[in-house]
Amino acid sequence: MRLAFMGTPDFAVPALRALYDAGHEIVAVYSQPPRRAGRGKKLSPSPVQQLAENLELLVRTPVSLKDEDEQTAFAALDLDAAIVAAYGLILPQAILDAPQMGCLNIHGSLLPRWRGAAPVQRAILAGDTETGITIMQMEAGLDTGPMLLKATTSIDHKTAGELTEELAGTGADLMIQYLTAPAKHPPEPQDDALATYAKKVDKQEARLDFNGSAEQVERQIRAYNPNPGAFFEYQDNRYRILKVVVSDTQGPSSTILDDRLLIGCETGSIQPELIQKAGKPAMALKSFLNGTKIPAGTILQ
RNA sequence: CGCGGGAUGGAGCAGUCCGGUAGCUCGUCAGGCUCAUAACCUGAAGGUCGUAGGUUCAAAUCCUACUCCCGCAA
Repeated sequence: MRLAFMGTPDFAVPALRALYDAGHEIVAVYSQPPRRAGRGKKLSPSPVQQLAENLELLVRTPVSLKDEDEQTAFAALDLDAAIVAAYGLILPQAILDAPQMGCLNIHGSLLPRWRGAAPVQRAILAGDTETGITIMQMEAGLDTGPMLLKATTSIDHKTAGELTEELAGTGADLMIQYLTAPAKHPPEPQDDALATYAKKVDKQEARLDFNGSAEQVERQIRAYNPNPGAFFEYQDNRYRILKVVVSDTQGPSSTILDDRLLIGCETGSIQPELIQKAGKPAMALKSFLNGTKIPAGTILQ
């Protein structure tokens, strides 16, 4: 099919690659413009743009699609469909209507649950046992369009990073599957009554709050791994906890309970397994303890 | 030129300000103890101190340039 691809972060990369490998004609790739990012604030293109350039595809990085010239240019592509995955721009009606089959979205949740920007993180935080991918027909509302195809996966103890990577692959597969035989997957409207909204992750949320159950804290750590990274502060240093195991040991909350960094929660406690001090690479607890001592009895902010 | 931290035996760190014998917590290996062990005791091996220059009688330490890693910020 004659397609445009619209996506920005790593989540969208497998889909673009799959479409390309499946032999679809990708006449344009839309991605968010390069941003100043990382140390030194260097201008760096998005992961999707990088892949698109490697594949020598036409890349467009408009700041907005509300511009009429952009819409005209998009319509001129004469598309069968536009495939959208975590693009990050609102698609005006004129864009949605331009391709013959409209715009198809790969969304990282089982709609109508977790519409919005951070479905994977919200599903983990909420303690959902499973999540998945929904392929949907886009309409003006945010992730409200009719569903075409779904796949479910268990969350287990996966981190947001791991789950996102897995779902990205699943999403790519599902989209290929759909495009192979669209007629086999009739649209099914979402039940708005069941909808929940997955609001964007705020960096401040990632500050660890030990005034909850150990399970809640553990979810927080998984949801914010790898970004932005759940952390606590101790003596002006920031410590990011990337992985923990939950323990039944009970003790005062926000307090270090032993010399192995066991941290008391309101109920239960957590034992870090992978931890990172600001300026240092992430390391296993054992290595961390060889170099950094945080004595038992310390109360964490 | 956005701000900042860092590079020292296999791992994690101290030592650098104030130049003068390479140190700590582990790991590894050997031996001992033990019914036994990731425990304990004794001993040993293992280091171009990121790279390249410079200063000096003498540089991990001071000066200059460079490489790589990371936190913040975006």
